[in-house]
Amino acid sequence: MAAMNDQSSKEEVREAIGAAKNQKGKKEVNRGAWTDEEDQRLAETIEIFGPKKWKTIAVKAGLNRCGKSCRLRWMNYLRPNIKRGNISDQEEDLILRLHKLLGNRWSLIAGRLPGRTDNEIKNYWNSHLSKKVEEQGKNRQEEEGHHGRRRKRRKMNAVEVKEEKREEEEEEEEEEEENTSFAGDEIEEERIITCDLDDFFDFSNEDPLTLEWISKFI
DNA sequence: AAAGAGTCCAACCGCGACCAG
DNA sequence: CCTGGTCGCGGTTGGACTCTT
Repeated sequence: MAAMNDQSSKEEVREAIGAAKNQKGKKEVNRGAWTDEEDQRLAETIEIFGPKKWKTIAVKAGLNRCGKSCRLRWMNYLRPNIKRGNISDQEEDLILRLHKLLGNRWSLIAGRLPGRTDNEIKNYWNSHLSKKVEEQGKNRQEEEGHHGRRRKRRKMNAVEVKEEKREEEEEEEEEEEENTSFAGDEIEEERIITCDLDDFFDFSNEDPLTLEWISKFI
């Protein structure tokens, strides 16, 4: 992967910086950028012990890292089927909608986006989407006066459709739960993202049905 | 070409939840 | 019930990279 090559050269630099920092540091624990060797050791150890008991893994891998650091590295970088960069429009839209629904609960949002990590989504939000949302908010305020009546009509339709959708989604919900937890199946993922999300996450109506669904979702 | 500003992202930190003893 | 250890989450930071002047 080209991205990975870029990454490794970056990491070489960071590694050096990290090493320099560690020399100064009082604690023995390694900090900063992970080296390829550390990554490899961590991955091997997790293969044996599984991704749990992070403190044990850190020790068993012979890494001078705290368990927390190992967990983070695994979750955000080494875990299989992780997608990096190139967040699609559909994914972006889903993030926006989920954020509207859930707020800054990145792990939950990430759970709906196969292959994406909470950290990546959080970063993406902070660097791209927060501004976008801000601008949209301004625009919406301006347009609010003009389109109020039109939205009201759409809202009524949404309520009718929602009742049907909800039942379907409850079934799908269970299936998705299994699929999204591993993020491996590309085809399945596409299906999840492209399902009728506009209706599914239509927040223009914040009726009791929506709230019911939210609590279920969370 | 150089400097400064802005952006991106990996990693760290602190806190709360959970669990075993 | 209490306590200490561990885990997971969200917020924040720091440094590299990119863009602009």
